[in-house]
Amino acid sequence: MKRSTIKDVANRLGVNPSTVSRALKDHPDIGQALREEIKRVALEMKYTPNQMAVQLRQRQRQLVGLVIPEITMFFYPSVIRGIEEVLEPRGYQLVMLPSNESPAREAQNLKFCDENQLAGVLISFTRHTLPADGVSLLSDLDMPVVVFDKSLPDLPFDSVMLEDEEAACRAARFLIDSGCKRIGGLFGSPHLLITQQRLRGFRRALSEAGLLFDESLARFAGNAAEADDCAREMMTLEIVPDAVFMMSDEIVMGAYPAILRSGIDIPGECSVICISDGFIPKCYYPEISYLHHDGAGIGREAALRLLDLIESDSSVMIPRQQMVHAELVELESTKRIIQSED
Amino acid sequence: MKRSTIKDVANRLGVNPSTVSRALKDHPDIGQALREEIKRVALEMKYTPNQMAVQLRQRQRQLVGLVIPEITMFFYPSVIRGIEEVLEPRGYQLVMLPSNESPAREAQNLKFCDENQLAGVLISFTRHTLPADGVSLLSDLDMPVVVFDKSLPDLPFDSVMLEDEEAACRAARFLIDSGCKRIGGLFGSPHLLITQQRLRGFRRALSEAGLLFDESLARFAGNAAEADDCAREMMTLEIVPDAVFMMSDEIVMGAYPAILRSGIDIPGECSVICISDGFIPKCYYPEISYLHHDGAGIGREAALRLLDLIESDSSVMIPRQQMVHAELVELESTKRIIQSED
DNA sequence: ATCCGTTGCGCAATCGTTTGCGGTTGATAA
DNA sequence: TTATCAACCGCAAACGATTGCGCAACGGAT
Repeated sequence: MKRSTIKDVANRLGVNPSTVSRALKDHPDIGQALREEIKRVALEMKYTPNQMAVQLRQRQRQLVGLVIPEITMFFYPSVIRGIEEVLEPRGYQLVMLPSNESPAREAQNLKFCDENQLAGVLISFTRHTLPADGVSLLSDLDMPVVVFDKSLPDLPFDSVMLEDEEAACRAARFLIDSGCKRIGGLFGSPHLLITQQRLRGFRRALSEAGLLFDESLARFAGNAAEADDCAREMMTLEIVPDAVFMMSDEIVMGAYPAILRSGIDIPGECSVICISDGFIPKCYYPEISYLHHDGAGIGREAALRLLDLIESDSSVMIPRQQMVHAELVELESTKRIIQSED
Repeated sequence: MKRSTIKDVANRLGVNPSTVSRALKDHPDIGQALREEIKRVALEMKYTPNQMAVQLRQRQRQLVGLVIPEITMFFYPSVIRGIEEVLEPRGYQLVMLPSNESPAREAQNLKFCDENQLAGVLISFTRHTLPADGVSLLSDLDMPVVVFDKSLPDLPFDSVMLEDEEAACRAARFLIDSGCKRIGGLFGSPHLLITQQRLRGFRRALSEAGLLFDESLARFAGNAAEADDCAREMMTLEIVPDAVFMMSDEIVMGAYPAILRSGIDIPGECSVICISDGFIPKCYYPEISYLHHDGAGIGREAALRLLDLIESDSSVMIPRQQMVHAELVELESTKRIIQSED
């Protein structure tokens, strides 16, 4: 039971394939009567155009590659939702290309996009990709690209990122403003640009407030399990911190239970704030205050920008680095100092 | 700067495109010297085959459609990891086709798979898909299909599912065996087959133990927020349950904090057990015992089966309903009764 | 009766590869 | 010297659709 092609339909009616093609597209060259007859037969024969042939002619397919370091339950699901929200109404589909944190696989994935002439690529780099490699990979690729979230320093490409430094800074400042003096920080992989920037924002807030940065209070964890260890150590120091900043959901899921388990009262003895997509902070008791790392928003913006690149003449666009704002959401894990008005 | 085609390479060397094609595939018809010369030039010109053309000739592409009701942070990320693990080494890529819980969109997605001649489809149905519709959708589709997780009753297609009823039954039995008598159950959407089966397993365990099923102790929640409400209500009953079964991660994230917040001691006053992918239960304090709903495992099995269908002559295979076993993992939220040996 | 403009459809090239088959070399065996 | 046979490579037809162009038929205007 082979699929019927445009030729089959044409033969059945004794007309030329080109006539069928035009009729199905309502081309004015085809007369009313024949046009309807053709549509009827096409439907009857369950004809649907073979997209591989269509795309070969049109030299482009409505597919967008999504190259991400890993498929985690954090962040990426929302990003994908945001992307789909934009892509679907415009008729594009998403191809998943996880790199499993391997730069080699990442290169393969980009090659796939190239060979398959995808319409464009959305990419978030692995934590091991060197800036130079990233640049050359994307330069070789002759197609629209937007980098999101996990970027590299000074990339000459379009990118959409959270205002990482600013978000971390505001988070720390919030703790400081509410009276905390000894603030711990739990960070992700130190290789990542976002880690570096969040760290920088964190330090900036401290120094602006005249607090000194205590090395023993800043820890780095590659995953939730390591975050658990870090938090546990931090909570058994001689002098425990009076506040902790956590830079991501994954860190939270490892570290927060460890803090709760230590018996320390939150927010009484220790305030907690994090940067998060917004779901996880509400799944704990006490709920955690956070700066909203809006995955869906970033996905949407990245997809919108990519469609612009695809549908305009890509050669004339100049790269734009877009920052997505992080909103502060206050929940139970932080106490606000009522500020006197004057 | 257009991509170079096989013709460009051929012209550059004054040979026929077919010769280039054969040389690059190490066809014995082409002599050593020429073969290497061609490879050298192809590399130099950065020639890579245009897959759209290749696939048009070969009439199949190495793409597998993944049709899922929604992209959530629960379950599907692990499923995707499992699928990728199997597909990637065999050269297949995954196309994401989220249906957003809409049967109409689901039908569109399957049409996409059809028109694009994907190699096969992995599908998990939306909660609103009627059994009859599901059957006709898949029957129209002339391509290998494997249904996973969110299936429909009596589908004449291959499927891979958790042994839902059995898992729920074992979970409840565990609570009963450790002395609990008044057991609450928090379930997901009542339309879903998996909800019905887990509910059935739950009830079976109770009745086998001679306990009566109390309607007021079984609640259904469509999402985490509703689960929060359900749990809160349950914990303010005149007589609170001495154990709670939660059928999924999403339910847990809504309900468990609510229970913790109520001040009830776990597992002292109330034991908790759930069915889970395994990550979430360890993110709480106390950690939650669970029956392992192995997303990656289900993804792997589904992908393996699909490849079998694709690479064998699909017409001869008879549908197979596969059940994936759920392992019990004991953590802190349940206390085990030391059983006397005799 | 001639010219012109529509209308309606077919012809054939094209997208980039693959592949069956046929044809040209040169060497070897008869 | 001639038949035989590898070894090598080119020709052209596919795959299934799209599209510029040509051309017949027909009606109306001159």
